Amino acid sequence: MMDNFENVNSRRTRPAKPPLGLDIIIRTAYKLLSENGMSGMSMRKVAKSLDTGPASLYVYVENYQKLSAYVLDYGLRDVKLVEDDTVYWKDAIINVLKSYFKVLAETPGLAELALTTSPNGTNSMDINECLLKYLQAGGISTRSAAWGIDILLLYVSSLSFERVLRNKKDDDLDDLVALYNTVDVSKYPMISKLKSELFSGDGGERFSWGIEVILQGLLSMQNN
Amino acid sequence: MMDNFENVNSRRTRPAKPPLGLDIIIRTAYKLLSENGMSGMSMRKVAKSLDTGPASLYVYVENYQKLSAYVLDYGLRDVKLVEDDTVYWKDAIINVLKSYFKVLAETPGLAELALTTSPNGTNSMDINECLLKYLQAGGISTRSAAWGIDILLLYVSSLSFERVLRNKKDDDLDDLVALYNTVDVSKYPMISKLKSELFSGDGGERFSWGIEVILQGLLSMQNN
DNA sequence: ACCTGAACACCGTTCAAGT
DNA sequence: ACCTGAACACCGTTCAAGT
Repeated sequence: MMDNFENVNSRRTRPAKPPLGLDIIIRTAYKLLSENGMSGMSMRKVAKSLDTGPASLYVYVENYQKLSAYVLDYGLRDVKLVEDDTVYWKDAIINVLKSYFKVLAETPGLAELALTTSPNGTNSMDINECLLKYLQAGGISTRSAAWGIDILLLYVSSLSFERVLRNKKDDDLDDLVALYNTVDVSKYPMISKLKSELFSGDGGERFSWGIEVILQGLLSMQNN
Repeated sequence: MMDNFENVNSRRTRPAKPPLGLDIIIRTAYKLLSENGMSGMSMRKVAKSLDTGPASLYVYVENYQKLSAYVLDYGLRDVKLVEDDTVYWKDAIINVLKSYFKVLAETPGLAELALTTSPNGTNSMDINECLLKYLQAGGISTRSAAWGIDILLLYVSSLSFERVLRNKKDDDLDDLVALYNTVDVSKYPMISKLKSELFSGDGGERFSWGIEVILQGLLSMQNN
């Protein structure tokens, strides 16, 4: 029954070629992304990985950008949502965002994708729904909640993107540190003074700090 | 004297070829970017535009990413800083960020560059120095100021990137709106309720709202 | 309808040879 | 040291021909 595609007395010489379809294309693209980062995922590589030509993909995916949006959403499937209604709203939000951060930071390329692509699928909708629920539970107004999830997710995405850069060889950041270290004290008094703070924060500390800033800011908008 | 490269009785048939150098490379790349967006700028196109082969650029620029960092900083040269010490600190910050937003939104590709590249140059340092100064003037702590400029610039960059997407044909956003409009009310009660808010905001309104949120949040961290 | 190799019009980067 | 054409190893997307 599983050997539909082989003749009766088959002795496989290579794995059965799976039939093409949107799902398998997304999963294959995600696998390439998570193994080799952003540059590991391309239409051609996905096609090759599925043992076909690049043109075949266009039956199921309009273009590379659309595929990226699907892959991003697929990558977000592991984000753990909080379902417990008795959890304090702030803790719930922090837990969801921590999981979001972890997923982005663990999968090479996913953070970069999150910064430049709008995810297309139900996983991102589940995350939005969950965050909206707890923001409203915290007494944050409709509009603040709607716009607030964007800031929260943006902030966390960029933190994890930075983290990913830091973990690579990262010539760019070295350049930036060098630039800031050779700075003219009289021309840039503030930067000189705060030099260490500008690149400080072990990630965890800065993560919590930023979420707190945004949530406090949202709360303060209640009366506007 | 200017005709060094021509024979004595020259009658130019095409403009004198400018000597190569980092500056002219950056300016040429920026020109291509601002005329044709992100995809209009490439090593090969810059080289062709300078009437040479792509290999020539590598004498002055290590790679494409470094060039991007230079171009981004160069693009920020038009951001108007506030020098007046009598301006209220919040107004100063809002004015600088408004100018930053305008510059990113007006130059195709620059907003996208800002989201994925750390600028390399003095223009971005001037902006940082200026924002740090006014944040401190507002009584915001050293650490909050240092980390706060990142959030502020990130927020404004992403807003202008969204704006740029919206102004293009933008299939992606249409898909997203479609997805949110066909949403199951019982599975996504919050999203259904806030649907209109999620895509609302004429830009200006949302801009001011976000800056206010972040500044209020930063202020509330003073006692931590 | 689905599948595909080949072609088209590009990329960034390096090599080898020039000056 | 600076410059460069050609080559290398790739891209996304479309065409034309197959089933």
